[in-house]
Amino acid sequence: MIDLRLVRQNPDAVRASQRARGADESWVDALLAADAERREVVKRADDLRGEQKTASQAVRGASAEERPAILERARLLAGQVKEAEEAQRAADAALREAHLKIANVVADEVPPGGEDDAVTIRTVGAVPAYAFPVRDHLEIGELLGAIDMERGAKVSGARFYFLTGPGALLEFALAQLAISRAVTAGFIPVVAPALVRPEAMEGTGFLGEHDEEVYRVERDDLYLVGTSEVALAAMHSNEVLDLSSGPRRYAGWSSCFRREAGSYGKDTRGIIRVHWFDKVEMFSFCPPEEAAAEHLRLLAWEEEFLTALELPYRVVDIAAGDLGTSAARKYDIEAWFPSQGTYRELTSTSDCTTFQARRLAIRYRDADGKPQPAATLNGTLCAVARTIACLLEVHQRADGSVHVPKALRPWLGGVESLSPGMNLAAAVPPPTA
RNA sequence: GGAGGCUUCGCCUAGUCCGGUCUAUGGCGCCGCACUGCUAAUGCGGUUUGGGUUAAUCCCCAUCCCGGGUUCAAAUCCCGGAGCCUCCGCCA
Repeated sequence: MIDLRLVRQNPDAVRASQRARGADESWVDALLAADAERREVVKRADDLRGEQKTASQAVRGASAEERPAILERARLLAGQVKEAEEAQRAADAALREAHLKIANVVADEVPPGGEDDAVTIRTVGAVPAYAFPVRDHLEIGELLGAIDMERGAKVSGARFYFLTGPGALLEFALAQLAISRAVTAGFIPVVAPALVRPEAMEGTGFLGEHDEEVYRVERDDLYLVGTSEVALAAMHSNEVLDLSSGPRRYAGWSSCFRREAGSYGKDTRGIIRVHWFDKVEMFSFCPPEEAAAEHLRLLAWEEEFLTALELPYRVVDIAAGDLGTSAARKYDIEAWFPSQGTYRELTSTSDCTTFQARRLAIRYRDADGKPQPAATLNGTLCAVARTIACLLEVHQRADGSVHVPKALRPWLGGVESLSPGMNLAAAVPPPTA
């Protein structure tokens, strides 16, 4: 949730943000009204509680004669307090509801517009030319025996898949590469739970307008995460972090689950858009004033990873209307998909400023030693399924084999390419380094 | 799934049986001051987190895992929930 003090002191900034997102700016005034109402009600309840407290203290020392009158007054006050507290509860709930409705305040530099108004910041790597008709990733995956969609559908339904043989080895190789690069950069590797409580889901902002996207396990009141961001953010909920020696950074591995409601007909072929995939996610806690710089660092790590995979890409600055609830700013990296002749999203990094931390009560001590909400940031290091799809396409050859980027070879037994009918035993890391 | 125990202001802890200056005890840690060649030790003082109010201080309210309830009054009694531990059962 956003900072209430900002809403009080500069409501116009919040209204402007709502406008930029294409959201209702009258919600800001509703929030202000709820805030004013709550403060009034709280004051009344506080005063009454104070009076009642004094009255009940008096009961103790009262003589037998005084006692009935004092008790009578205390009883009367107790009734009033009860009413006042009920009013306070209602006002608190109303404020919270109004507060939760408002998405994070958009950063000033964010481009205006919606989904189609992302601004390309830079394009890196040459788009490859092929002297043969290109295949899409599924054709290549099937030739290699790497992807089995039909059986995925048989077992689990549409948008599920099996990774088999070289496909499965690729998944592990990418995971190893991503984690080892992250650890080298100072991230703490984490294997995170994929099922979380409602508080974690709500705290990260995924239960608002996006709850259609989320799988819910009703029987146990748990949710399947769509990204390990959820577990990583909630990991330090209700804690005061020590950030004096710099940002706290995690590289989390988990499976991710998405209902993909409303995406019927989009990307129905292959493993670009699926209900389940595995992902290495970067997550960072830092003081708010460092967040923008940290955001650029996450972006840089993402770019370095794609460069290591020898994938051409472009970086886009997402427009205000296309930002997630928690994000103040977001960069996507889109990599080249030859079969589609276009760039498609491969990673995404968001600066959530203090929005998530406020909901989850994640704080740090500022220079004065006061606990303050921390900033949280997240960024994809490697969304495995989609990365495999991109790799297969970009690095395909006429004979159906696929070039293995140098960075990935140590995790694939040193092989330089994957080819149909290959000896899998040659493509696992050797027992000694 | 069954039985029992536990959860107190950073950490440890007293208090809970039997409700009332608990406005929560003590230790450790931390901060300040004093003393002292330096450090250490010692002494004194301070040290939960929110909300309200304020120019700021003061002050007020809440806070003993969370949510309800009983009562004039709840850390303490009752109900529900969460987490941790032990044992049994089951299980990769």
